[in-house]
Amino acid sequence: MSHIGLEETLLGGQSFSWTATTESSWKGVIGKSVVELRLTKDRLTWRTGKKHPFAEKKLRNYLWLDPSFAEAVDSLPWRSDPVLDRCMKALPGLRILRQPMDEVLLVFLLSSVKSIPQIKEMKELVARKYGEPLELDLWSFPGWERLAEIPEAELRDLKMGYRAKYVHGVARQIAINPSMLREVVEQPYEEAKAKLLGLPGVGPKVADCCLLFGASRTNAFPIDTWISKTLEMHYGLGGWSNNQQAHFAFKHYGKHAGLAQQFLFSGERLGLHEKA
DNA sequence: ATCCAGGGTGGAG
DNA sequence: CTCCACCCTGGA
Repeated sequence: MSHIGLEETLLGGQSFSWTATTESSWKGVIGKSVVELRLTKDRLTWRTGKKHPFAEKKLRNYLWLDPSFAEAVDSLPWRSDPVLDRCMKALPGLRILRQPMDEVLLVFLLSSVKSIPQIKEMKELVARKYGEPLELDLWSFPGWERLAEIPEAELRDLKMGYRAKYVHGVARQIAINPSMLREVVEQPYEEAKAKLLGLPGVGPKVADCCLLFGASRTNAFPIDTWISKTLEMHYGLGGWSNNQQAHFAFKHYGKHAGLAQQFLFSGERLGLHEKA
């Protein structure tokens, strides 16, 4: 685990629950637990609040700290793909977090045409207003049952804009079918994705983000503007439709294409491919 | 001051 | 498949 790899994992746009507290420590909320991570000389340590403790076993799962991570990394085509290899070498230890599906769905519902700081702000406004206070300046995600009680207009005041309609609509659908998100996490990829696509404001990109970040489906390959740009600039896929690019991704990157996506996304974001 | 784009989606042509 | 409105905010 490298400093840049962990920093990108926590702050690079797959989670909006973490904040840097010092140069090498980060504080985040998982469910109702507050967790602080610290990385000193390649060694990861952590502590958790005592009111809502987060077990070590759960944290290891959240951070994908089991041998299947190394296997997934090795399965990527870095041997034959210099673009991917450059990203992987620059971001050692970058990984996919195993986050709670309900929170992931909210933040990516809010993500359309928004930057990372803006998404984080909207999420924090929701938590602050409707969530449970955990620490000074930290609140939990309120849950979809709570969000279902809130009028759309009230959500609009939280800087959501037209996304308020999506949040309200999704909350109502989940209220009608409370087991839906659990099913999405458990079902095979195709069925789960179809179920997510039935929700208002959830298109292919958001659905794949939910499956990748909230259900450990590392084959899910969300295609956003950054990835599309990478595929155009460095793989010669200019003019390809999103479907064509998705097909390429699955064939080229394999069953953990979503992990490749995260390396490429961060690489593009950090400008790794700018010519020196 | 205006203009524009920021991890898209839904609806129409 | 392509085009564009959708809300709002911050930076050029």
